[in-house]
Amino acid sequence: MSTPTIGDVAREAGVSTATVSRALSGSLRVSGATARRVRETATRLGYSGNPIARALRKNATGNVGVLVPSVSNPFFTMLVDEIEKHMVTMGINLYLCTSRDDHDVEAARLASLTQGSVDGILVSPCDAARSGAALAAAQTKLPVVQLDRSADGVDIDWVGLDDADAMRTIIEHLASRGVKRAALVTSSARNSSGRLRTAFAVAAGTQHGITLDSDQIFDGEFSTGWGTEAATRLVSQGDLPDAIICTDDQIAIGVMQELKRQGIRVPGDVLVTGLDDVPHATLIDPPLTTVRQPVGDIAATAVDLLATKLRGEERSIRKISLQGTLVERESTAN
Amino acid sequence: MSTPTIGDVAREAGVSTATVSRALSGSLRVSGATARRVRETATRLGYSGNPIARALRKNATGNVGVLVPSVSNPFFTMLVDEIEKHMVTMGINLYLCTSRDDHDVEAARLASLTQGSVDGILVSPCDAARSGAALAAAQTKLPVVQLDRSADGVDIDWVGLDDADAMRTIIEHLASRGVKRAALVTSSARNSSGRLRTAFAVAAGTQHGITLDSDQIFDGEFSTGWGTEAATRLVSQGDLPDAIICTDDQIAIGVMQELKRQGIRVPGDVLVTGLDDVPHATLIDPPLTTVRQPVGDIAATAVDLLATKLRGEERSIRKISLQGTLVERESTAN
DNA sequence: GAACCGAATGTAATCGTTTACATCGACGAG
DNA sequence: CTCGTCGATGTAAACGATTACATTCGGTTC
Repeated sequence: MSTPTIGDVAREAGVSTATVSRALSGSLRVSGATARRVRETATRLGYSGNPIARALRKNATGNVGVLVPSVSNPFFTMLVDEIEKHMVTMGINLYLCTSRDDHDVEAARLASLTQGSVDGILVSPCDAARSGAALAAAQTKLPVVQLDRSADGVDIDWVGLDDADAMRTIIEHLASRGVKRAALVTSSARNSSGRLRTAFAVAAGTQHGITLDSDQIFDGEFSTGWGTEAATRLVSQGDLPDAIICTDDQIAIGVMQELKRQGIRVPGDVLVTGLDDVPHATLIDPPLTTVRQPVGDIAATAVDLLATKLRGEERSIRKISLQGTLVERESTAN
Repeated sequence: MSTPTIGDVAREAGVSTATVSRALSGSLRVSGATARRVRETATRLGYSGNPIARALRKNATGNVGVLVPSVSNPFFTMLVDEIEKHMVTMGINLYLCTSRDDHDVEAARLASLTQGSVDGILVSPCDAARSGAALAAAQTKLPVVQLDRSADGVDIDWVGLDDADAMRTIIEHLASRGVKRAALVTSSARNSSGRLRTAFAVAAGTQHGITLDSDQIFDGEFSTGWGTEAATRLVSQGDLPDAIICTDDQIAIGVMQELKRQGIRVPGDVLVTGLDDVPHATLIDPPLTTVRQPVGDIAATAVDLLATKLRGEERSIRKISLQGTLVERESTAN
């Protein structure tokens, strides 16, 4: 009953379990005739092998874990979608987990994954400072690749957006629109990409003659909620800047909602930019100018990196940054 | 090296593996002293047990699979989030898969899950007509619970929105706004909930004196793309109805985008309603009146149903529909 | 004090695979 | 004719846990 075992197939085909295993894995020398017979009985009985037993014996599950801060953030949704596409073509199953942006949950998930559920892990660490320890521990047991965000002080492969280039692109675009003074709404407390984007925005700003005063930098989190709050504060300071640069689309969307509520026109009174190019960037009014993340490439590269590690090839640690593309929309129209 | 096995702990504590197993599982009679000693050495060695081996022996993995059509649709994202919360508290791991709204992919995923990766499955079948076969097959091997959508012709537990009530609520709301003629934009070709919502909308309409002519029913898919297309067709027919009822927020968002593009004002020229209450329902302009799905309850109930099945309790098949709540926003303001 | 009981622990079978090693012929070389 | 080789297959030992069954031993009971 239930699922047939390799023993059932062996008995039915009149051979030993070893022969069945060899015939089905296709690898080793089995005579053509028996191989055919075994395959035939296997399909006839509906035998497909017990992945658990196989995993125990081979010490490899054929699964990889993907651990992201959240699936409510559309950026991660897109990323996971792309990753899955690649995994499927490689016959790998994807074990998706979320850390809810909490490094304790993240550590627990990593621990559980490394205890044998998966062969390798793709992770976007939620906290640059505090994710490191758990990642390092995981790394000692399994191949790990970081994507999008990264943790400080650990030597682990990483793939993500070229934040410096992205911010420079945005700044140049704004400069070409005649922007002289800008505000920055960001999240750099815990998040590696946020921190980098903030730094690079300021740097590129000074280079292109755009002032980004320190009282015009609003530091919170990557959420629409923080966007509206920051916009409220910014407006209450009076003296609106020429542009508001947001280091993520979610923030930008929140900012634009609040500006609209207060009757401040975009792009008439102030320009707004985001980063990511999530689907709702075109839903809001006006559509948001942003830098599109090379999500497909990030996913492909990360999967590739992990795959080579899974094959056991030792290589030096790689940090790969991929270039985004500016998508000009109405929120920065002249 | 690597992960310590139960044998290592046994040797270190000077007992047999059986005693270690018993001491750690806490269940059977082991003297207090040895139990303490075993637990102590286990934590000292960092022993945590090999889930694969345990799964093989106990014939249970402690994982459940969740299979949804897509994670790009925010409704499913919310649902998965809620499910995960409940699973975590029960010490169950969640194996998330997507069918990409393709019943072949769905069947493949189901097959792979039932081959031993999980103990039970929560699934939202992508195709009412064609998902049934694969579900029935899965059902013979594992407990299965459907949520949100359901497949025709199979006897499998289901939990989801009370579609009849939801549509009635919307119709009543519109009637109270003086609506006499309405259009319906929906997706009933393959999707169970779409089909039900369409039928109930028409039924409730006639009951409350709202005309829903058959040339005012636009049948496509649950996406913003279909929303914009339907709106285009609807407008080109001339003679705008009083309200456009959409059977899902994604459609409604598409409809509203197209209306805005054509300079048709909501709610001034026509009212629009959605269904789900996804996060962007408040992002668009004007915010969308919709029926909020009881996502938390759906998740809790589905998990509970599956849990009792996992415990091996036989019960009659249940179809549980939960009531949504009307959320009035500007898209239907007077 | 023999017989018995039950609590604590050990021994070994088991879950379903894969795979190292053993076996068995057939065949070619000497 | 014998031996070595090699290809096809079988036997059995892993993998790391759980658990049925066996064992031991101190304490009752008559």
